[in-house]
Amino acid sequence: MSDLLDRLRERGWRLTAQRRVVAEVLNGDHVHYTADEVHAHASARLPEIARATVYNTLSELVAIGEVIEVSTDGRAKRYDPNVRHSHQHLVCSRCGTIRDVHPQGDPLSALPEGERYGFTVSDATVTYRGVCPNCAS
Amino acid sequence: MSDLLDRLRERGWRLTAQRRVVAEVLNGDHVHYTADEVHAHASARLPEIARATVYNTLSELVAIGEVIEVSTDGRAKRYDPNVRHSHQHLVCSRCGTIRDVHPQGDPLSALPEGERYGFTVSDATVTYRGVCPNCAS
DNA sequence: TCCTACATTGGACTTTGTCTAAGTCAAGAT
DNA sequence: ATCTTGACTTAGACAAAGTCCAATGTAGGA
Repeated sequence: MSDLLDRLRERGWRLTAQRRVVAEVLNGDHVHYTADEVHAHASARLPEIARATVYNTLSELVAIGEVIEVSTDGRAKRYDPNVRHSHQHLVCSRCGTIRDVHPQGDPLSALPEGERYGFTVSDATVTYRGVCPNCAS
Repeated sequence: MSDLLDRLRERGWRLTAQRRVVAEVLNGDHVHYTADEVHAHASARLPEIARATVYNTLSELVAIGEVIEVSTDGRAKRYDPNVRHSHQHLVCSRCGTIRDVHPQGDPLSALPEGERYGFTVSDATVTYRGVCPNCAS
């Protein structure tokens, strides 16, 4: 957990209480929070943290690659601190919960040259959808 | 194009001028419009069509499987009438334009049973990201 | 033609996110 | 240890995308 704080300090970040709390929330329970959920959890520790600060900090974490933005449903984006191992997401179409999954092979290689239309393709994200055991009952 | 209208009639849809226009816009140029863009094009033909009606009609078309909702960037959803051939999307990370692509193999089969956590997985969508030739210059 | 259930309308409302001006503070310099 | 300064935070206004509702209109069957 303090790994992240160390990495941030190395990058010359000013370590404020607010940033510390946001980083701690993300690295705590390993779930995929929305920005508002991050804000709620952060407020529990630092009551007067502003919404804008949470958004700012999350954007910066995404920009430097410490966190991944996941938008599965066109609603609120979710933030995923699990950037060490490349992975994809499995989403429940009823309740929206997300699990990290590790499919076999590299999805990028499934796109033939003739289907790239001159794009420089750099990334492929896969979203699996289904119904979780909880919602199935 | 009137294929779609026929299919809708068969499903017992009341064929109103508004629904006709929305269906025609989607089946016209083969691009991926946002709801607002659909509304703009529909208004050109039927000036007083309401935003809510466009949203309603799009939701219904999605619900019956005639149109696919694509949310690539957490901003406005886009609507894709190309449901005949299964396909995936290639998105330019600069300008946001979308192309339909046809990768090889079935992405669903890349997810081993041990990575499904009891979910009933029914669908896999792949989003390729890159820079289009236009933005590369 | 008339009826009625279904569709449309417009506007208020919600959710998610961005922006800004003014105040605050972390960390290097003295 | 204190000062200074530019980066950070704040509150609230704003914006974009989408939903909801009560009142009104109308497609299609009787």
